Amino acid sequence: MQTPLLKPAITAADRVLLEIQRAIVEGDITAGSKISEPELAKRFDLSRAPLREALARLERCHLIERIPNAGARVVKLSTQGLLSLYQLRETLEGLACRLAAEHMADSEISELRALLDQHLSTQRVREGESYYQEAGDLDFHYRVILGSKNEYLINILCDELYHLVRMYRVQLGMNGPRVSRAFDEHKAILNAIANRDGELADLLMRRHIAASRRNIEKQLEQTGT
Amino acid sequence: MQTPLLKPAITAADRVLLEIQRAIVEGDITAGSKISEPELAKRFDLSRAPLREALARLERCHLIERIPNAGARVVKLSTQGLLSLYQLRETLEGLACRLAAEHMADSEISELRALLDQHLSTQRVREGESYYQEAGDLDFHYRVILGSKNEYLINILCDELYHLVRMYRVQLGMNGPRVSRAFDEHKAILNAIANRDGELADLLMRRHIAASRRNIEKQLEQTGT
DNA sequence: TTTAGTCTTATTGTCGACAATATTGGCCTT
DNA sequence: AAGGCCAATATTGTCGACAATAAGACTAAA
Repeated sequence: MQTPLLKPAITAADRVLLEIQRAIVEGDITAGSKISEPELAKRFDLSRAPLREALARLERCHLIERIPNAGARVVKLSTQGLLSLYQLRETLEGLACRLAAEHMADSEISELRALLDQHLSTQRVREGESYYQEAGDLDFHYRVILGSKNEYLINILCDELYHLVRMYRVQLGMNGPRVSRAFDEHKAILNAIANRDGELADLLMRRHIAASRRNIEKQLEQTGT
Repeated sequence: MQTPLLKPAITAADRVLLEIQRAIVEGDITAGSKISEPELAKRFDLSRAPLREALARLERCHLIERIPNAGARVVKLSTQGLLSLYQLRETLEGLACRLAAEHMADSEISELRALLDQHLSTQRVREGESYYQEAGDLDFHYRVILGSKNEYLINILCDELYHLVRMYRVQLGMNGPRVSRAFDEHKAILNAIANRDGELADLLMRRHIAASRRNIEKQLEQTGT
């Protein structure tokens, strides 16, 4: 059974939302640039009404910033923003792990274990191809978050912060060599969840994200400044 | 200096948002009821365009739930929802306290202390009047959250979860006798922040919110079931 | 030359109407 | 009589145009 949680973009506003989201995350629309409603409407060939709906949701996930009567700008990436974002992720995904250890069904856990093994093998085949690793990493986190069974937590992490995290990763070029270590950490987290040890799962996830943050920061000070 | 962080509702969509928010929180629009766009548009005497903008933001703060092409319903209160919400608040406001202990300026701390003393005195005068206590309580939490200086955290707690918390409190009739104890707990939290003891502040805030949650649960099982 | 003010221009916010989709009621079939 | 199918209705999604506001250019005065 495929997870039916991602609605397949029924309305036009949904479709254009996905397109713009991708464009912003991948830097196709430059960070910090001003957004022109008429221009985007023409570019995606629809009216301003659904476009504005999409912009409202983009603001919700912190990809753009709007000022009333003034317009919208694509968010600018900053060290401060990255720090704030990962601070929050540490706490929230830690909580997600603790709750997942309580609420995940045994079947979900074994599915997740299968997924990890699968990722490991495909990763061995495609060494260096960071895209798959990235997708796999996000998938793991995604499932744990869903396993928390807390609707608000799921909404915040999967709908609101998810794309911004991806934006930082993509635009800072995170193809780092942290791949194999991340796998081990995922495995350890999963074991804690399987043992219903929420406290340990929480701790391990916080460490895992902190390590990821330090990794990005290192990348940042090499590239930038 | 008054905090200029709440924009004074420039646009029509902003105004109607505030009105509908209040109406939902205070039960003027029944929980679980269906929302009719034409009806609300007529009721507030504006077009559907700004109304839909308002509805989008209401969905963002979990006061309504929308289904594409089907419509929107006011959220229903449930024990499960309350639990999820307070679970999240415990963690998030705990984090806010820890960060506030790091980032709040001394001036902000003394202002907050003054505010607490003021609340205490006015509360002694107006014993039983729960409204002021409620406002004061929210104000304290609000300031601590702002003190965290984490934009994402602030956004989540103040913009997205705040009104839902109020909705639970109002509609479950929270005028409880937890008043004086809450004051003491606030004081203790503030002291920890002033001592720059983030860990303690975190712990105390989590306990504070857990106590508040148990209080509401007790209220709930008296009223409901 | 700088600065203040005004006017032009462009963008956002709002409106009413149309198109597409879901819901409701009635009708027919079994 | 019950259940399913279809039409009628109502509601949502989308469109193009207008109004209100902000940004930018140009002029004029210090």
